[in-house]
Amino acid sequence: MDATDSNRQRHQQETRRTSKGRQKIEIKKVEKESNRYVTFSKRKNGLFKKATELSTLCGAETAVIVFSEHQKLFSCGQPDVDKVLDRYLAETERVIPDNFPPVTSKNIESQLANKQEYARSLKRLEEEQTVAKMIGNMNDMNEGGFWWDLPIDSMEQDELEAYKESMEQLKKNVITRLGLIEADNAPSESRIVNPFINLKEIPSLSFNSHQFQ
Amino acid sequence: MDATDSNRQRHQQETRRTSKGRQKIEIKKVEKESNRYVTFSKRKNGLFKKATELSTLCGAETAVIVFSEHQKLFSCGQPDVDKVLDRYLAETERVIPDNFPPVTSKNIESQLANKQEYARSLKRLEEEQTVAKMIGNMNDMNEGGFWWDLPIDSMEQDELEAYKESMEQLKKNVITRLGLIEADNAPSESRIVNPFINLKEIPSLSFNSHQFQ
DNA sequence: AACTATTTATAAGA
DNA sequence: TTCTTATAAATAGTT
Repeated sequence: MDATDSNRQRHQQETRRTSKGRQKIEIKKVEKESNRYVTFSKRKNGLFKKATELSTLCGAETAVIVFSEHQKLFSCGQPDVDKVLDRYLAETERVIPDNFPPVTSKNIESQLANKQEYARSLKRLEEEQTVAKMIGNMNDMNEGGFWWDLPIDSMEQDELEAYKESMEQLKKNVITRLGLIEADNAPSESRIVNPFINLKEIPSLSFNSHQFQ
Repeated sequence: MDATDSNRQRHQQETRRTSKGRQKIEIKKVEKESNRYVTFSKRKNGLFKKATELSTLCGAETAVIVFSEHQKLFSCGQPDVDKVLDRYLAETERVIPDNFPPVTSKNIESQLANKQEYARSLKRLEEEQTVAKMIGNMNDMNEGGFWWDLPIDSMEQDELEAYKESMEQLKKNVITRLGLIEADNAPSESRIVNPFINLKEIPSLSFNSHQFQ
């Protein structure tokens, strides 16, 4: 460090006034695009560093999410963005009311309206087995592709949208459900929807056997 | 400012060396509780300020969420925490980004490394069929409960944690796979793990037929 | 990416 | 919490 410092000082003497140094700036949009990009990058890193330090120094949990002006996503979290987000959401929007009745039934049959529906669902099982096939196959794919590559590859844009919708619904459901159980709290109206119903409306997600050939 | 400055200078001359000034600190948990609280408050404010400045200077959208060590929630967002969060969730759950390069292969076999793996995966299919059965049944359940009620109701707390872990892993996998975001605090190596393998390790999620009676 | 000169943030003390 | 002060840390402008 001493060597570095004296090197710096010598350099400073040899080439003086080499920089105007940091200048005060107004906190308003940086007009020059190239400067704005550099500022964004520097300050984003600074922000993430600060957040991490806050966590370390004070035992806090933090999540920082940044969208650049071109909508590129950056994030940083301790211990994990999604964990903190889940906590935030649980705290902010409790979907299940406090007095939500627990489901007591322990098996499917008892939850089915009647035996007829049960029979129909068993028939449907044959169609759904291709889903299981897909899952089973994907478990063996460690290179060259993953299970989610397949169904999605053949999807068009609006199919993707529907799929995305289903995935979002699935996650919301799980979070909601987990929040309910962990906190024993339940909110007004449960917007819980079975995402698989949506999935089935998407042709490319039907996993008909012709897709295996 | 001038008046303030000269006041400061006069004060400095009157009472010299009144402060040690800012001292360098290690970035590790502040041991003394009172100091930790002060540090938390100061740095939290600093963090929020930095985030706001980043938004203003660079036209970025930001959300910062902080839980204190006592779980008190603080947040700061531009234009609004929830708006940014919605975008984050939509983005990270959008399994496939708009410009994702389409994969041409249209069937599983072509993506499997070889026929042997394919055969092995077919064997595994038998285990997975119970999952399909579950799905098939659940599609017929519109009242009295939903498919996720069953596995989760019978889960103990640590099973729930494992399940949640699997869901989070699933999400991470997809995000990582797509290279959608730059995860700064990605714990060194973010390996892609098949979440279904984890699910299978959870007894309550095995969907064994005895659960059907 | 580096390099300073400066501004800004903040640790310590009151 | 809030203020002050000395100093550490971040960063604007330049190369």
